[in-house]
Order: sequence, then C-alpha cells, then structure tokens
Amino acid sequence: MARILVIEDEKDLQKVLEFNLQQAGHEVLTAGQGKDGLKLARERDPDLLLLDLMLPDMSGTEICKALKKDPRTAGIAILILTAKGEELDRVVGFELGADDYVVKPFSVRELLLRVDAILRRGVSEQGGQPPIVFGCLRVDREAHRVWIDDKEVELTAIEFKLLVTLHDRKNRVQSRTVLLNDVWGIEADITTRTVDTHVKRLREKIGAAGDYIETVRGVGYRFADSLEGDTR
Amino acid sequence: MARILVIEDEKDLQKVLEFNLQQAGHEVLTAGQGKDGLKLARERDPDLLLLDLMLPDMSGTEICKALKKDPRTAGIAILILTAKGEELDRVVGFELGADDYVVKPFSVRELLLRVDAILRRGVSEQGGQPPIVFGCLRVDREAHRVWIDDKEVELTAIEFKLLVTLHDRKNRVQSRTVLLNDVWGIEADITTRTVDTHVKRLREKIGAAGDYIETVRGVGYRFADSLEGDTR
DNA sequence: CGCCTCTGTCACCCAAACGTCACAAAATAT
DNA sequence: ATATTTTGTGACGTTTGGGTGACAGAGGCG
Repeated sequence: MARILVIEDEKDLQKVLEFNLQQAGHEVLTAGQGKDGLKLARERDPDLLLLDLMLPDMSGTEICKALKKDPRTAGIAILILTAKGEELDRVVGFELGADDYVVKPFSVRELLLRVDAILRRGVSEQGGQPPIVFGCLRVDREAHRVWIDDKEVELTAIEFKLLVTLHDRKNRVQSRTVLLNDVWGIEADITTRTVDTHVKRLREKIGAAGDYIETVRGVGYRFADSLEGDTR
Repeated sequence: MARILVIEDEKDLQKVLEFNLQQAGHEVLTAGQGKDGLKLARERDPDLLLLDLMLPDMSGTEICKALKKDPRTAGIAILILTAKGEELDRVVGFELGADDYVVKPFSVRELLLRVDAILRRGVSEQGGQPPIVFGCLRVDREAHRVWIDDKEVELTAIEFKLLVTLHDRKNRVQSRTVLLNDVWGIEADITTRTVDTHVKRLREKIGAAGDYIETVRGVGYRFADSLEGDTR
C-alpha cells in the first residue's frame, strides 16, 4: 500500500485511475490542475505521482522540475502519462527525473503493473534521500541502523520509521493523526496512546537524541531543527 | 558509452529502449528476431545484449547458449528481459551466463540503472565483479563455488544467487519483495515462506558465515557490513 | 489556587513475524 | 523408466513487538 497522487485534468481518466488504484489497495489523492497538484505533493508527501503532461495551467515538466529541485519532494517517484510522441521525446531522457512513463492510451492493467514495479523498488529503499546526521544522531536508511554517539542502538521497524519521518519533517509539527497515517498507514483513530507510547520508547532508546523530539502540547510532535540555541 | 544490442520483437518497447539508451550516451543496435540478433552480435561485438526471451523465431535461451559457447562472443554481457508468468529461465538463464534479468514490465529507469551496473563491472572486465572474500567466506562467482574456512560447500543455484545478491548489497536491508524480484525474478506475492526457507537453508549450509546474514524484523534481511562490533 | 485537559508511563495480552519442519511438486540425473 | 536433488508451500511453535487501558503527573487557563 502506498500513497499515490494523480494529477490529471481529464475527469473520466482521473476517476478510472482513482478507482483502480484504490482497488489495488493504495491511498489516492487527486488534482485536476498543476497548481493544486504541487501543493498536494508538498503537503502530503506521496510515494508516487502519476503526472499528466498536458495540464490546463502549467506543463507537467515544470511540476517535475519543481518537485525534484526541492529536497523534501525529490524522493517522490514520478510516472508520467503522456499522449503524444513529441512530448514523449522530451521527457523520455529522464532529464526531469521521472521514473517511468506510459503512453496514452494505455491499459489500466499495464499501468498498475508499472506502478507496482516502481513501488517495489522505491518505497522501501530510496537511497536518493539525504543522509541523516544530526547532533549525536546518525541514521543509515538503507541498512536500517541507528547510532547515538557512535554507539549503535536497535530500533524496531516502527520506531525506525517514526524517527525518520519526524526527522524528514524537521521543525514541522506532526499531529498524531498525521503520524498514524504516515507511519502506521492507518486511518486516524485518535483514542489511543499508541503514538505517545512509541515516542516514549523511541526517546528512551535513543537516549540523548531523545531531546530532539519535542512535544508540542495540544498539537503533536516535532523534530528540532537546530541543536542548542532556541529560536533564532 | 558502450555498444548495446537490443533483441526484442515488440516494436514499441524496442523504440523506447533504443531512444533511452541513446539518450544515455550509448550506441544502440536493434534486432527484432533471434537470427538477426545473433548475426549482429557476431559481426558488431557489442558490450551488452538486452535479450527478450520470447522471440518469434527462436528462444532467447538458445541465443544465450550460442553466444556463450563461442569464445568470440562469450564476453558479451547479457541482460534478460522476461515477462511475468514466463517461467523458466531465472535459474536457467542464470546458469547460461546471463548477468542479470529484469521482469516486465519494468520501469525504464530501473533498466537503465541495471545497464549501468553491468557496464560498470564490464569496464574492469574479467568476469567483472569484485571477488567475494568476507571473513571465513569465499566465493568464486564464475565457478559457482563457495568455501567456508577453506572447506567447500555445495549450494544450489538459488542459494548461490541469494548469497551473492545479499553480499553485493552489503549492509542494505533487502525486503522479501525485493529479493523475490531480484533473486527469483517473480512478482511479489508474499504469502509464502519461500524466502525464509531459503535463507534458513543457506545459513545452515554456510555454517559460521550464516551469522553474516542478519534478520531485520519487520523489514527483511541484510548482509553484515563488517565483522565485529562496528561503529563508524 | 483549583480544575481540566493533555501527555508520560506502565504492564498486560494478542497478533504478526519469523524459524523450522515435513511433504509434495518439479527439475534433474541415472 | 526410476532415483535423487532441488524448490515451493502450508502448518506449527516460538518470540517479539505493538496496541490498549488505567493511572499519575504536568501544563494551561480562568
């Protein structure tokens, strides 16, 4: 299961994609315009973007560029939907950083297979992200290992994901709802102490680095953005 | 830059591959049939062959065999393109001397990455990859032989490939999905204990070196990156 | 100062994940 | 053809991790 953003102005196609992707067990976000799409991409941090190149307000290539330029969104895999051979040529070189493309008209089945192919690699192991080194904390995403002051600590899968997620959204408060959604991949069901408990365990395990995770009362949790001195 | 021969009967895919490989700076030759392909391979001596297994006139395995048998063409690296469901040949192709295979549909980016990986090895040439010597473990990739403490152990084809794959991705966790795709060459349908079982058999056979293969609960398996307690 | 809400903490129980085994199917050798 | 090896799969037992609810403590607000 992954979070997939579809940017496509043609309503029919949008519906078809949405339905089929959901059917395949994915969470689907949709946008009919480039501007909305960009905003959604930044806010919701999807795993994969299905991008129509021909949009009413801006070209898909611009979107592509914009996303790849920003480190926070550069990790999003992009699958381009393109209609014309001419467009194809420009994109195909992957100068834009797209992972794959499909030429319209395509069969839905074909598309789904490609989506799987991309997610198979992308979701679990994206080496494209910046390494995590923050104060006494060091994280190897690919190895799934964490060190505090050069001493390795063992985190469980969820603890690891929680840490990485918070760190990647440094200085932005994450509500429990958002965390449940992104780390656990479940719908918000806020009556539990699940998040708190895991934050507690995480803080405990990472010792000194536990201070980097700040509680924002009434809102959620936040990874500190700088080491000592407070707000600038 | 390298010279790459593509043997693929599906016209669309052929075009896409040709374009992208050229874009990546390679010289590309194409053939739609096995016979033409063999001829080209002999005449032009490419560095790499992208080989579809399902061809109109002859099977890809035959081509593979023919090329590997002739010392003049035995040095050509081969990357097999195989469709899902087209069984066989993961092991067969491997034993025939293919360097890698990719399951259709693949993302173009993924393919390009693999092509690069193969060519990179090819540069240093000589059966290519760095030799595997790690602790008490020693592996001869070409001879398909494995020693533990100078004592040879017999591995089956899959066990061997599993070991090599894990080792080549030292210190990077490989999920079962990825392993199924890369070692077995099948789409991920995880409801089985296939990977576990093979890891178990492998660990058993390689004795002391079994410890090098670490389980990362909730994620996958990982080959240790150094021998003892490590920091860094 | 007191109340109320939100968070930290703990211990328990269940379920998911893994290791292991045995067996059947498939491939391969004889 | 039969014998043997190799592989995939379902069942089972074990372990670990994670969700839950209760409770205490802290922080905020009037």
